[in-house]
Amino acid sequence: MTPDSQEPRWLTAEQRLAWLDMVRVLTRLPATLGAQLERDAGLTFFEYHVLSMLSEIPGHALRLSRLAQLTSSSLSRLSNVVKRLESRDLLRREPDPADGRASRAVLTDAGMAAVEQAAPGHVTLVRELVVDPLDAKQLNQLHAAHERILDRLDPASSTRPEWLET
Amino acid sequence: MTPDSQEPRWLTAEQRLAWLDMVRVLTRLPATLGAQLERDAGLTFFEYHVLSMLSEIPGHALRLSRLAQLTSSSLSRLSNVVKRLESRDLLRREPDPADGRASRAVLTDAGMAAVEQAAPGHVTLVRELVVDPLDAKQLNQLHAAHERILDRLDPASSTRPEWLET
DNA sequence: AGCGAATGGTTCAAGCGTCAAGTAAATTGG
DNA sequence: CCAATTTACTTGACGCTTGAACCATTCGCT
Repeated sequence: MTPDSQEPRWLTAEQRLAWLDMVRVLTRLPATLGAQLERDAGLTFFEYHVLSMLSEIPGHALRLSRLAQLTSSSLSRLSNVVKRLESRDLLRREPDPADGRASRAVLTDAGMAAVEQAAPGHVTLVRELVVDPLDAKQLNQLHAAHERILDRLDPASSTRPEWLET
Repeated sequence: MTPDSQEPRWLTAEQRLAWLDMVRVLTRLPATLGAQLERDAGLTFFEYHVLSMLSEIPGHALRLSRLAQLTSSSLSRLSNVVKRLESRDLLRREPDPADGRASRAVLTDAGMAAVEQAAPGHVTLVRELVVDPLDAKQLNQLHAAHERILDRLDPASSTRPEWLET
């Protein structure tokens, strides 16, 4: 029998350096943003992401399954987090009238207030770490690269909020 | 009293789209790579990263504190992982002769074998998701952007392996 | 020398994420 | 129109990460 997978194409030195730096960004950036949010607002990066999605959607309400797609999380993870956020009164769950199986997460006023309180510090840090060190062209290039990568990671683009137009 | 922080500069629509796509990459890419490694090699992304660092260093040995820097992890996290890897005989700990407080993690033959067994699948996936969808120029641009970001995240560049030359 | 501070590492409890299994409601197909 | 499947979500057990407290060793200062 012939081997069904050849020796893989290893990375060139240049590609390897690029990849290692990407790994460093991948691990340090979420940690840094998370630490700031935790410190200043008592929210996980993921919790903030959830609340922030709701705050930007018209109606401030979303089905859990859709919210899970938008935040790239498993339904199980989201279910746990929503439970915690509900116990803190930052959102509430209500049954979806259109489908008996589904629930909708609805942002409460307190939840909206939490996002509004957390957002400035968060945005400032995102600017400081990512947006401001790059000029407009570089940011576009970064965005283009991410779009390519997402084409592979998520071919159906199902995690893309449709309410955002270019 | 005057407010000590103005309303922050919010992101423009374009910047916001770029940032949201970056967040999607930040969350999905490590998850996808981790799932593949777990499935095919029984290793966490982080465990693989640790073993892989050791496998590339001359001597296959590193002090834990340095290894923690290189892998962007807390010493506590690393200590736990090293303990687990040691119990699997993928590496061993030995006291650092030069400093009574320090330990060195040393890759075992089994650890080396584990990296060599896991690497092909991992590299193939990294290529598929990141390297191959970008042309050489785009990858360079991505790398440049990451370097800028790392300048902010890690000004001292202490997480950069010195044994890698450009 | 010698004392205080800093460094290197470990441990434990608490919290969070994941996976597998479970329930309930809707859809499909015969 | 009923059974099988699929979809939406929840739960529980287990594993990993974090943060604080802890010990031991070494460094910095005088």
